[in-house]
Amino acid sequence: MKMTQLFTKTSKTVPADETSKNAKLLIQAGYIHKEMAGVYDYLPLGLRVLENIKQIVREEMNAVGGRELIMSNLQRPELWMETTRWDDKVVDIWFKTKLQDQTEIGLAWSHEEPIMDMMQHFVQSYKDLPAVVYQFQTKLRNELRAKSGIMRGREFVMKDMYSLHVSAEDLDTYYNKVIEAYKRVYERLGIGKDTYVTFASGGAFTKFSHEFQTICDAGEDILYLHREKNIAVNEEVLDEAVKELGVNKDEMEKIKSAEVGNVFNFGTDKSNAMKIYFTGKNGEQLPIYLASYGIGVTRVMGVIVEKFADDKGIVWPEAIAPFKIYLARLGDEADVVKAADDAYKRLTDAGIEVLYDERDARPGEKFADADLLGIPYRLVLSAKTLAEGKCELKRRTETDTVLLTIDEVTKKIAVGKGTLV
RNA sequence: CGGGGUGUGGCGCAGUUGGCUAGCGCGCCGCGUUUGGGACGCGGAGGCCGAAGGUUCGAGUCCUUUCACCCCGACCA
Repeated sequence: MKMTQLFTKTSKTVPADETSKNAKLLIQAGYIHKEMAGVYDYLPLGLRVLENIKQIVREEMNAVGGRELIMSNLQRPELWMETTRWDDKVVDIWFKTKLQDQTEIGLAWSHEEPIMDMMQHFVQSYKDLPAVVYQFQTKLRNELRAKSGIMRGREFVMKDMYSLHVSAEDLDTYYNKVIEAYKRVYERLGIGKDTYVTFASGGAFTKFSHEFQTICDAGEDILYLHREKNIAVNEEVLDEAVKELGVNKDEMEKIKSAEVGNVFNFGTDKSNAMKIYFTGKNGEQLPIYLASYGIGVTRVMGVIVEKFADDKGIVWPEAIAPFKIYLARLGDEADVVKAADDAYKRLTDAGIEVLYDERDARPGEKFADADLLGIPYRLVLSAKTLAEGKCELKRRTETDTVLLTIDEVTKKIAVGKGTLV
């Protein structure tokens, strides 16, 4: 994409009404725009990052047999009444509204009940199980207080997956498969090393649920980590978990973290509460075992900004960066323009995503923007580099530059990871 | 929802004890000079000061109400 075709622009000043690093940088760089407290628009650059994250999640969910769909945002109260969760005293984050005929409806903060209800139209027999569905959906939650930029909004994108099973054993086996899939997701997103499967409060059916917690100063959770045994426990269940797991609390490290995912075993609770059953081999009516699996897509984006940004701006992991290369053209001499246009075309034709800065701006401004935007590679084409028939490549995270031909750049970037020099 | 703070062009800010056509920087428009780490000169456009009410000869400055935003707390993916 050409810079002049992008309507957003960067700002020299930091928004005054944000304190979180992620919101400051994402707004300053033009990735997002704030509508109101806890509600943000995702602009073209932000959308590209979001879609990259979603694609990684999508691939891994598909790999464990998930079927993608999309549920509605408007929901019927009756479904939630069956599990008592329509009650504002039980769930205090509902956005509720009315149809013109005064029928009350809810705006989706979760899809557990609607998913169960929808699935019963297709799952009547043990032959229909297991069944696994997932979606990327905008959840609306009437939080008392929004904070931490896009890490805790009133409107956010979440991947939620649900698996339905004939038995506890079948559910457990699949549940563990999803945990492994989640590990791959965070690994691919670039936060694998700092993300831990964590014991957390579990509800009625199991003692614990599992959260995926990423070490992050801006996070809201406290993690107790036993590095040797690779055990992580959410502070909220610390005493219980320590007893259960037989670890010594004193050997655990206390760390701030952000919850980037959660897997939860409902057992037969939902099925029984909603009176949704399947027919077993002997014709008997049996309850369905349900588990749910969430990943906060927009939150992950915020966490990644928080973790990797430096004093110059955002630093995107390559896997989710909106573009691979920031191509800066310095100067407007005819031969430089031609060479830069040509470089843009050849890189793009090679399948490399390039943000081409062909603005009539000074070098310093372009370099500053390249840093702020956090594109993994910066490629400079100027009279100086052109004199040698080359261009200058630099990683966002390094200061070393290297002169290469476009062919060499194409090879290097296409192959990926290798070192520059 | 409790406590604290802030609302002045697109962004960041200044506006003394109430006083004249409401300023500054960035950004924006025009012309010219510039071009390897956010250039410079000249000339422009753009705000009725969050909103409503009140006090006053006079309100961005004072009073009342209200809305929004931020932070801390409680709650939460």
